[in-house]
Amino acid sequence: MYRIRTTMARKKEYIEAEVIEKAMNLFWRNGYETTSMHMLEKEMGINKFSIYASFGNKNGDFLESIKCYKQKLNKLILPLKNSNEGVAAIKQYFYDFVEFTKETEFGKGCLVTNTANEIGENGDEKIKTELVKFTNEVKQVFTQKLEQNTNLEPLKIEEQADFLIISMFGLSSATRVFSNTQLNHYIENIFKNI
Amino acid sequence: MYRIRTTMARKKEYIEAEVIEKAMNLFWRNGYETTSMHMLEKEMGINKFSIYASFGNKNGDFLESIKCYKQKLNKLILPLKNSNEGVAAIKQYFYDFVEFTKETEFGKGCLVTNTANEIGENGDEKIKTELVKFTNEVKQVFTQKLEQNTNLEPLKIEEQADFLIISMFGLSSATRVFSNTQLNHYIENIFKNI
DNA sequence: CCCATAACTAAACGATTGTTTAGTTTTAAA
DNA sequence: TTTAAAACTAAACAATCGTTTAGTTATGGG
Repeated sequence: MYRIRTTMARKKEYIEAEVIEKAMNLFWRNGYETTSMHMLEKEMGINKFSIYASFGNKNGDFLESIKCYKQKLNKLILPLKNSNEGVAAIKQYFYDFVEFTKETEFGKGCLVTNTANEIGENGDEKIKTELVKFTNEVKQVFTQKLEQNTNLEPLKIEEQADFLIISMFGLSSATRVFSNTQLNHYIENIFKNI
Repeated sequence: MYRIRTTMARKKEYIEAEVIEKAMNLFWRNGYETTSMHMLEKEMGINKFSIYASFGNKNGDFLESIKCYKQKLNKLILPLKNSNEGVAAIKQYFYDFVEFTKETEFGKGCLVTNTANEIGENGDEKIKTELVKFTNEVKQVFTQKLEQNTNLEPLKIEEQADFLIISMFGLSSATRVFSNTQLNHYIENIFKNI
């Protein structure tokens, strides 16, 4: 005969939101495969056991890192959503994003884009779904801004949204390789005639 | 006291150029890290020992694969070099490249770009050097074509070459994720006002 | 026909991967 | 104070990584 225990027993010595942000930064810098559980232990400052207790496994740890990344990126996305300056706001977002990825001379890219580049056909389905969802969300925001420039027909808006989301995808990767000057040339040319 | 032997002893049962092309295709599809020696054995059709005998190690095998990839890509680069149609030839190269990467619905990207996306700060120096060299070579060709449109000032040519090489870099990654229609919209917009 | 040698097969190497498990410590309700 | 449960530490797990090595087979000049 058991009685239900409502005790908390021992307290957690870490805050999940805090350690997952550290994990996120490690994944962002290193990618999924290259980041080992041992590295996560050190970076997150907790034992493997605790990682598994809190997030299930490496994959769960990563999925939670993506959520954290999205929140961080929202600091750039929300101003874009709320702006009514149309394409000019998108251009600003491009520049903000480059700043967002910069650590030293070269950037870390975008965690989502980095993962999309790394993952293959046999990659985890949950992760792949998350990547597609993210891309569609951003494209949706671009579309809204393009619609603010009322002189555009719907078909052209769709085409330009494709152009912009792929340009953004490319920019994310490019921050890891190209210099600030080159990235500026890139962005300026994208928006030169849009 | 030794005498010099000029005998061939046993013959190789494979042609290095042939097996390295198979390795190249595997690296192209899967990336460097995800491709294991075991997979290379099966794909190349030869024993690990033979891979090490011919190419030193996994890294050597990969570097040789990049050489092989460059040769394959030359089928697209050479017509571009020899053309005198300026920007129009570059645009054609973009479309040719998409075709070049297509296997089924989505593309494999560019082996060089895939590697650039995968590799981190601690990546092999020989590989990183090879990637930079390749990028500079392509940019140089773009610059030549831009110079054929004589109405452009040198400074603008440099800026547009940056724009185009990053656009190409982005396109390479994008073939792995976006549909043909979206890629077409992307390319059309790149060259709309250049 | 020898036989030195290169190319083969297959097993084993140590290191590292992600994950689990056994044992100890801390917690707070009873 | 006792005690069940949660959170910790640390060791071990099987699997796989890239690489090496021991032993066998095939080659062709002497």
